[in-house]
Amino acid sequence: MAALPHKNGRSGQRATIREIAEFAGVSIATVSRVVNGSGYVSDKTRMAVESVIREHRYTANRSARGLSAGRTGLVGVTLPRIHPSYFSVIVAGVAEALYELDMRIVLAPTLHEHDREVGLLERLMHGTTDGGLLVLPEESGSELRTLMSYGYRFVVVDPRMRIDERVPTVSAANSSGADQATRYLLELGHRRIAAITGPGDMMATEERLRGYHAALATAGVLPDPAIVIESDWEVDGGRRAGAALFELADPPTAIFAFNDPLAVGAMQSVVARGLRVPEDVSIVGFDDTVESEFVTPLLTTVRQPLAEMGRMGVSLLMRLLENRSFEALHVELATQLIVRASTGAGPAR
Amino acid sequence: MAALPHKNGRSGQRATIREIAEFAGVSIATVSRVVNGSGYVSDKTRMAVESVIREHRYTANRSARGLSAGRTGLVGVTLPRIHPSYFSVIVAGVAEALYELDMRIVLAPTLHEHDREVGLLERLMHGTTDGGLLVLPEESGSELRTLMSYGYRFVVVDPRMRIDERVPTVSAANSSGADQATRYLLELGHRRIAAITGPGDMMATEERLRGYHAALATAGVLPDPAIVIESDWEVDGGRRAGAALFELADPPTAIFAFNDPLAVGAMQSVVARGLRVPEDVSIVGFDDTVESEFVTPLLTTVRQPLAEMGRMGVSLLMRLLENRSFEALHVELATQLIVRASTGAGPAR
DNA sequence: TCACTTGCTGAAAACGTTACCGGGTTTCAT
DNA sequence: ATGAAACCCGGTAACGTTTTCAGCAAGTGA
Repeated sequence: MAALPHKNGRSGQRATIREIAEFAGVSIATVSRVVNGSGYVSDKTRMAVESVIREHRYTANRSARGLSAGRTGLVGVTLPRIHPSYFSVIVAGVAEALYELDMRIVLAPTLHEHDREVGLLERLMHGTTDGGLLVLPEESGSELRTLMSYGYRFVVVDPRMRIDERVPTVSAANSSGADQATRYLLELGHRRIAAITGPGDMMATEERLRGYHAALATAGVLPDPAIVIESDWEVDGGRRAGAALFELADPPTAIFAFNDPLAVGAMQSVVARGLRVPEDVSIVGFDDTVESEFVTPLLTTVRQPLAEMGRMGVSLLMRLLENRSFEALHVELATQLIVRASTGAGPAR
Repeated sequence: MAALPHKNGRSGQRATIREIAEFAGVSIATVSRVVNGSGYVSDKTRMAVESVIREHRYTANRSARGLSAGRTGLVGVTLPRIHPSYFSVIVAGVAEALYELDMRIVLAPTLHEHDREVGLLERLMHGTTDGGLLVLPEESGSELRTLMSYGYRFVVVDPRMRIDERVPTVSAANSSGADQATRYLLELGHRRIAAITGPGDMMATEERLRGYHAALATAGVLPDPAIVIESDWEVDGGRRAGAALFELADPPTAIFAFNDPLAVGAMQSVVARGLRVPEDVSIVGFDDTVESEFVTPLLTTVRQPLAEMGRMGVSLLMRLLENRSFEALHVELATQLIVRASTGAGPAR
């Protein structure tokens, strides 16, 4: 009778499905059906089983379930090294949404540059996760293609580059956000509005630039390439860009920075030059990360619904995991202009 | 021969230990030994097996391993809602350290206030994780006691309250960091140094206060309770505290805020009052989160080695998981004063 | 009454791995 | 030469689930 346990039975072991079945006087199959809500179970036995489950605080062992059913209840989320504050808001949204589905996040750091090819795969797949939510610093298409070829199900949140049509994505409405911001500056009376962009090959840059141009065009303002400066998303880049702008013979009266760190950098260089924000120069950022509330004056910025993006990513992924007949979805979530103190009326005409 | 697969064999299925064994012409037991580096295997067969493993990119199925060996290779990390930027640095350190051990993070959000009692337990234990790294917004001892009583192995990183001696903890050297900061202000010639603290019942407040007092005492400066204001770690609290300090008949010439948001808030209120930083008032923060680089002037602050704390937490946890004979360890990591632009010479005597 | 369906339940195979057991084969000191 | 010890490796139970399949009881239509 006494089975040979092949590992030391530590205390604190929890109830198994077999014990629950025994206590409830049913078979383990029935318990499984109750737990998963699958198949036929009479109300009477269901209630009996549920009561035993509650009493013993039983929850299914995830490893066993993963092994048997092929689904682990775990979702892999890549953790990019950069932009940590930005990132954690997305993750919070993801965690929240998954929690309600009784699933968990497994973090897969993308640390070293070149182990990714193999690494991403091994980390995310093979009995570890059911699917992935990828928040990548920059996509390299080949890894994504490999993942796809293995049939791995994943969603890219906040894509940086343009990627395969068939990959579902969630992003912010970049161009309309940029349009909003620019339009607001125009309404304040600014006509000479500079832009500090991210790297030109990135999607966010491209789309925000489109919104910026669209707003200018609508207002009948001719864009001046001299006051559109490409940078690198970092504070320091913002400082340099800001400095460069005020070297010009005809400096701008407003700056639209394509993310918050750039805006902060620009603001610092403006202040360093002895100019005042917003009296002399108005500044608008993009993202609404925590930084925007830490800066003086408080930064007017375009809020990306980051947590929402995480939640939406989860719901796309779930659709992917359930129906395998999916149409590749690309969701864009609306942005919102948050007016704070770094913007003011343009120059009197 | 053809077994009945009880689930649809999706493409992209990966090699199993049985296939590797077959290709290598050995038993699965031997493959397991090679993979885990346990037991005796001759160099010859080891190399042969390893080559097959490489060729097929085999990695053990984590669910199966978890089920069989009782260890899942997953570590639960609680995800507090607040202080996301602060937190993600710790997690990055944890992820990095775990990655090298071929382990992964499972995020367990502590979302709802009152499901914790049951929630934490169910989320972290029961075949899901081997151990936990807890970064809690505030500890409630009862949950920790329950976890301990179940024999769950965990480490608390950056403990907020004083907790059971037997729980290993990793924290920053709060009092010596506060001592450093205060001493630095004293060296600059400041004598009237205010403190804006966190809630009085928290460990960080208590310890930083001790360092602050120690430094003052060493310099022969009598502490004045009137310029020690208790607050709540938030920017807004810093603003209020700063405002209050300059209502005083004899306002301070320097402020030591017990975290960066408080420092930022204080700085904002000082500026709002028409005073200059650091010419009129010097300000020092604590934490060195990203915010300190986003503020003008750049904030002088005490750096907590957050990523290091995460890594150290992992190494304590590993010790816990291996030898079960552990002495409860309490590690304190050194802090470092980062001098930036928000501090300057004190008033001429 | 009989065949058939529907609702419900249990037995048992399978998932992929680890660790124990035991049977060999060397190596080594005496 | 010989017994003991170390080394090597295969067979297999066990981990806790899910899912298929078969079976039974009760209801249904002819």
